[in-house]
Amino acid sequence: MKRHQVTIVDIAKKLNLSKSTVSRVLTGHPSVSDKTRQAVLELAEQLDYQRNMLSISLLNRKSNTIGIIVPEFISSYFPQVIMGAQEVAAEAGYNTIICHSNETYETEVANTKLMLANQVDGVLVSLTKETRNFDHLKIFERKGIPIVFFNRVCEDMDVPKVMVDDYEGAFRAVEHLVKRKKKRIAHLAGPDSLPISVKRLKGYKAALKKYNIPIDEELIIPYDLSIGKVKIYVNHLLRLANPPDAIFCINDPTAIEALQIVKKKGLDVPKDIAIVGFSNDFASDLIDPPLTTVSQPVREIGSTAAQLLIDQINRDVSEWKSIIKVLKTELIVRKSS
Amino acid sequence: MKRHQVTIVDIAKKLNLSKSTVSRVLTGHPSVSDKTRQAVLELAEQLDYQRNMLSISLLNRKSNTIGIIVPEFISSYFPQVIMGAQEVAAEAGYNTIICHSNETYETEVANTKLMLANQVDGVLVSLTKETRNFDHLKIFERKGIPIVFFNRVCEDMDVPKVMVDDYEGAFRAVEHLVKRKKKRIAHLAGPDSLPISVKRLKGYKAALKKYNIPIDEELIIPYDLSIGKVKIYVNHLLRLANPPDAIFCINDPTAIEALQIVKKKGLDVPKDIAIVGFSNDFASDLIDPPLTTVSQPVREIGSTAAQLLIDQINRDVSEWKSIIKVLKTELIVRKSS
DNA sequence: CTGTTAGCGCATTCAC
DNA sequence: GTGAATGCGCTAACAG
Repeated sequence: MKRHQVTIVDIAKKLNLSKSTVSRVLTGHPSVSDKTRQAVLELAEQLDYQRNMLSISLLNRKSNTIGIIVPEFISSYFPQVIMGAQEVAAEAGYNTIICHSNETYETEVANTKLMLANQVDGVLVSLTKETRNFDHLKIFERKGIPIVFFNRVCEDMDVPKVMVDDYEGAFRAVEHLVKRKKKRIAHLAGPDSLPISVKRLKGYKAALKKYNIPIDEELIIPYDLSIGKVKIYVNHLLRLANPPDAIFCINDPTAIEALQIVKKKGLDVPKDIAIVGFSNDFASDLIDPPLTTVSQPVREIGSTAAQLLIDQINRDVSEWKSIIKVLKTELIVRKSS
Repeated sequence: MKRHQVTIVDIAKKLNLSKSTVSRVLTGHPSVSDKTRQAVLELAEQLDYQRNMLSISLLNRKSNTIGIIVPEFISSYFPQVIMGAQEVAAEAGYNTIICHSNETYETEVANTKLMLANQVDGVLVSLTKETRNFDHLKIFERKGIPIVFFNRVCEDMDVPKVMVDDYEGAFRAVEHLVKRKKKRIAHLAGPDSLPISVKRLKGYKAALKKYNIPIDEELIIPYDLSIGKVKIYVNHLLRLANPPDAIFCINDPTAIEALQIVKKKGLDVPKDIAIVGFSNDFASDLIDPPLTTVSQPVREIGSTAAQLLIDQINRDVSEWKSIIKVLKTELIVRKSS
């Protein structure tokens, strides 16, 4: 249904003014007499007049809207990042369009098109675990629309990125396990496609190396982050001839699932087997025992990403920078280790 | 920075065609020769042409965008509802703008203006706990923009609503506690401003009445849902001369906090004190002991709300209906009771 | 089958 | 201080 709308013309007619005068009032232009200004503002108020941002965006070739594409919406991670980003964006006068890709490449591509069609001034992107081709994202660059990655970044593209020090976070987590006298530390790793998985794996290996613990490939299990598979891998680990006495998990949802499986087997956490996660999800402090994890400054990730994006929007294309911000993580030791 | 854009005119010029012909191809109009169609499509593909939805929206006086306003983004509740809504909306060709009001009336009003300015075709709203004045929402009706409430509905407005049977859910929860031989069942209630609080309270009282348990106003504590206050109220309850042996909490975050406080006091859950929540948050199954709670069909709430909204959008204003859908809850008994 | 014209709502020239 | 004219990108109505 097409709907009727109060426009500048309506106001102009009722007041016997020209559209341009009304427009001047509404845009805060100084050269209008107080009487007309008053009259216009009153009538606008009375008629619930709202400027049509669509037409303004069209006219300015600028929508004052940024897009955010995240892979999922299940964990508390991305909603928090989004909140941080929205705060900064709103402050700078930008609206936000949020899409989640459902961890699917196709959906990500579709979301990308949607953003483009809706004339976003810039996009914040965190990739799906499936994304290996980046053509749909390079279009933004070609069109002069800035893009900033966070968390799941694209290493192929030379644009601003916000990440945390995954290597160091993983290193500290594993080091902590070593200091707890754990000798056989397993790693439930993420898919190789994600740089965060790769970096955390490196941190894991580096920590073992530092303390002269042999790296046993049998204890390193990469998986695709799909819920449900955790059980298979944990069971596999427990059935090894020489089973692990600790598991460092790629993220908290994984760790939480692992912890519950281990408990159900009657094993003691952390005595028989310690468990450490990554990201400090809301839930990690609620389970029993509470999960040791590497916390990320989630909100700050969102806000710095948004800030980088807005800076980029305000720069001319020729002066785009590709700043990479690496934020600090913090090891939070709880009872699970 | 204003940015350049590939337009229909660009394509038309390069191909020595009129804009309208190009437009016809892009809109799938049949009356174009195969040769021109082919040529246009090829060039469009090659130039990464994307239709500018802003101009189309302006032209049609229809943005194919719906707005969703939720009070918060912390619990897993609203993200899930949003996912349900987005699914249906996307299916029907609608984009989504999501805003959270941070449980603040002022932000809600601001979000409302933003939706209006961005010409949404309809809005899905769940109110903040502060909202008592509904003028900002009634504007939508006056402008012919349909609005549908879910969860935190506005009883003043005669529009479609999606809720769950809070009364029955609460009734069953309390009845369950009675059957567990609990005699002094407290209720950590929500603010009176929210109909859901009122209904859950009624369900609570009705259940007690049915089983001839006297209603003790001392055991009913309404609070404003702010995290941190739970501690005060739980401690207060525990210090009563005749303390409760069960607490029915307005929602899961509250129940989880209550449970942790009670445990820290050295009390046994559920033997000394049973705890029941509402909504079946992700976290409720992870804590120890797992929380008994009333589950809501969260995703379905979102999808039905979106469906009602789209139906409304497709109807003429004169034929708007105010359907109220009440979805079923389900009591999920776990170890906390 | 194709081209021409008008106009969605607005801000910004340029006149006076 | 105010009005008239132009155009953002696009589609639809009207011609041929």
